[in-house]
Amino acid sequence: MLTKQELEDFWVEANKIYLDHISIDCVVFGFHEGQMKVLMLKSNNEDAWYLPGGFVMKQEPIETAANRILKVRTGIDEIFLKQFHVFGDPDRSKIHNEMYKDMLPPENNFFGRRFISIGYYALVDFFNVTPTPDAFSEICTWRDLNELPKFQLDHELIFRTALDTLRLQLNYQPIGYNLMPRQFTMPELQKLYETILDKKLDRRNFQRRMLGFGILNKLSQTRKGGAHKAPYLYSFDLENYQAALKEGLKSGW
Amino acid sequence: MLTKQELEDFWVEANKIYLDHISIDCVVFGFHEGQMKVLMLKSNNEDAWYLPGGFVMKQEPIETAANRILKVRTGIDEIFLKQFHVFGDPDRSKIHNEMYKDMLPPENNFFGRRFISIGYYALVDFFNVTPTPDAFSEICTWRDLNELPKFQLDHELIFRTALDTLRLQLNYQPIGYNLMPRQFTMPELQKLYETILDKKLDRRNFQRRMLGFGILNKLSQTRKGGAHKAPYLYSFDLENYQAALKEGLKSGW
DNA sequence: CTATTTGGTGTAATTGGTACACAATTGTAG
DNA sequence: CTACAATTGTGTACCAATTACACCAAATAG
Repeated sequence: MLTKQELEDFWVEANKIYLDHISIDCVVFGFHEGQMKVLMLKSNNEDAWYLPGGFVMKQEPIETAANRILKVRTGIDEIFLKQFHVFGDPDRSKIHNEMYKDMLPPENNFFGRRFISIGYYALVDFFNVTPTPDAFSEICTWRDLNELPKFQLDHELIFRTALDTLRLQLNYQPIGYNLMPRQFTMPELQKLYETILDKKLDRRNFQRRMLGFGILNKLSQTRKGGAHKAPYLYSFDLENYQAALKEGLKSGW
Repeated sequence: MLTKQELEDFWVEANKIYLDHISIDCVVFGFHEGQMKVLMLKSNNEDAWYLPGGFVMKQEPIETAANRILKVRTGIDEIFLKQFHVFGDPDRSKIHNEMYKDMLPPENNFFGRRFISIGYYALVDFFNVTPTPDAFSEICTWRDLNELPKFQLDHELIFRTALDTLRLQLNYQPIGYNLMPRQFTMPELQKLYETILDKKLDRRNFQRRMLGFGILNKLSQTRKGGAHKAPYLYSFDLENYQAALKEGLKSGW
């Protein structure tokens, strides 16, 4: 929660440059040590966690806004971003509104208003991200999907919807280029799918299917390091990957 | 194009009740005589066609807004509506903005501003709809997908995106309850699919697949009227249909 | 050098999808 | 009332995709 002075300062700036009552919230997925992670922020002086978000500048395309917001939170550019839903319940930010209600007169209170939020989900390479808190947060960090904290506002719904969308997209979009390091093994890629889907997959069938998509290059090197046979390394065939992103993986009807 | 007086009147009202720079555009699909139709409006005194749309009231959920907008344009309530994309390019309504630019001072000009538009697509029963023009249009009518007029603004993009989304959804959602009359024959349902997909399907395989979904009731009556064997009538099993809407038709991974 | 662990690979069975043809019913034209 | 034209109802054989499943190979730890 901001002090009155902080709020006033923020508001003066915000009202000048941002569109009213429109926000963007991002669900940033990363993958590390076999765990699916989501980037979250913890409010100052409160045990309330929320998703990275921000506002749209008056003459800024919304895609650009989403990219800009994430650039500041993660340090990375050119993030894989996908719009997935708009959250437009007038009460969705009620708690927030109440909190700030009396701090400024209503017509001046950027936060006293309803916000319609455009949800984006992002897939990023865990190691490239430098989580950076914003003005309202003391912590910005990765949280494991298995041990999520309490969410502020409707951010749990936003997160859930993003995850459901991601799972659905897995059926007709290649995934992984943005979540895996440049080189990876088949078991590592399988672990990614298993983690997203929260479900075990068959090793052999997974491999066959993946190779069938034609978006992988098998490298001649292997990754040593465990007390077992060294798995081959793969990289994505970017050209085919992009094509598959456009065309989709299955034809359907 | 509105006169200055009309614009001023509209603005006074609009500014009081609607959220700024947020709009809703709807792609309403109907099906009639084996043709896919989309509901469109023609601007007063211009050969410019656009999609039914409107604005969000200050304390109104966006779903409700979309329903309200369509209720006025079609006369029907409880429409099957699905949010599919947000169009947020700052230049998307440029032509519109220019047109109205000099008619009112910028801070008062509801239409001089950028609009971020939330796209919904709707599936409706053609016969229940009473197309009704709005204040800016002289005609509101069904247009055939095969002979679409020139679109205003970015409404062609909105329409295209809706159609692509619908085609994709066909793969994992049942469809037809909102587009077909209460009772229909299998060939009629097939025609719907063929029209949406713009593609011929095999009669026997289509039937097997549809019946396999378990969302149809075969009725004992047949529909006579052609110089040929009378096809059986079917109706949707609403309970299973709703379940399929929720669960999806195919499991994927 | 042996045990343990995990990766690599192929095949058979099942399921699902596609292609395809003939008999039945209705209406119409003679 | 009969023959014909149009379209529906239905089943089967083939191919493709998915699933289930087991043995051998390589790396490390001891």
